[in-house]
Amino acid sequence: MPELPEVETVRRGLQSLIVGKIPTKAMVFDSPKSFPNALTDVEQFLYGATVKSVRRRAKVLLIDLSSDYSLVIHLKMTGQLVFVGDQRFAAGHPNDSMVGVLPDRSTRVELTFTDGTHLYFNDQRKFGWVKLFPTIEVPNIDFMKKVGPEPLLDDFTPEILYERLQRRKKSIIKAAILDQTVLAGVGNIYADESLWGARIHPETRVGDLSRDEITKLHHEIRAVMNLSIEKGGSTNKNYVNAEGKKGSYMEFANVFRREGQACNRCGAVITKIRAAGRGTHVCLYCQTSPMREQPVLP
DNA sequence: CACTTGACCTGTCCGC
DNA sequence: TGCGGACAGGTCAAGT
Repeated sequence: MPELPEVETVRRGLQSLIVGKIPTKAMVFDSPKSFPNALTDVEQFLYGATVKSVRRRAKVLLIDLSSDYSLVIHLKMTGQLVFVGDQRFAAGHPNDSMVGVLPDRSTRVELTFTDGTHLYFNDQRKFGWVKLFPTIEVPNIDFMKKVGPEPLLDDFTPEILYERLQRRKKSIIKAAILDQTVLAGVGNIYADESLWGARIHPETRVGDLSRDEITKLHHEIRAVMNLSIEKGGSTNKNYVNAEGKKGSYMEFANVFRREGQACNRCGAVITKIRAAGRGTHVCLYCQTSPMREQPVLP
């Protein structure tokens, strides 16, 4: 999915586009799984309620309504939330939208506002979902109870990352930082990018990392995510923001999807391996550890 | 508990 | 051109 920077980019877009609007109709296409609430609840708590604010926790979006209910949305791998203010502009002009006229084949939910504008939830792979919850119950959702700290908040310190990692001492570090209960928001792209930045091989056991390495990794996770938010996120394939536009972080990526290309730091060829069950990009020559001997370029 | 693997889906790309 | 398999930004349930 969209990882933390992409979800945050969508959040910022929606905050400026839909606050104050009033949903009047929700159309669910194809799979009820995409929006499983009973129609009676949707009618009672969504229709006629005003959008108060758009929040994010981890990779989850929360659209708070004046009915004291919230739309809780997870985009998973291929989800998109695209606002269309004027259908004539959806297919490329004048706002450069990358999506065509909506709804399309991947549209799962169409939300109509009283002013005639629309919010589309598109999701090619149907892993994502939209659910209506009482706002006060959101922190009690299983995922919310288990999810780790927000990495971009000031109170997320290197010491906290070190402590959170203690529960996964025998895992490889990539699996540990992908674990949303350790910390929130890291996915496959930013796991690879931050490990490259910290010069840590993704298959290093957590228990073998020094304090200094974890401190460096903490810094890189934040630096990489902040840069990505600044660039509007990563468009690897499907991701677009709330206006249907792509993000440009991939132009700045150092390893992700750069297999076969030269490492920006040492010039060796970037390799793709499988780690933590995911495609993993690594420079085998400079991602070892500052604590260990540096391999020599072939 | 900690840790790994498969399942959930559709679409695309790559090798035969 | 067609077909099978691997793979794709994330979580969860089930297995060891």
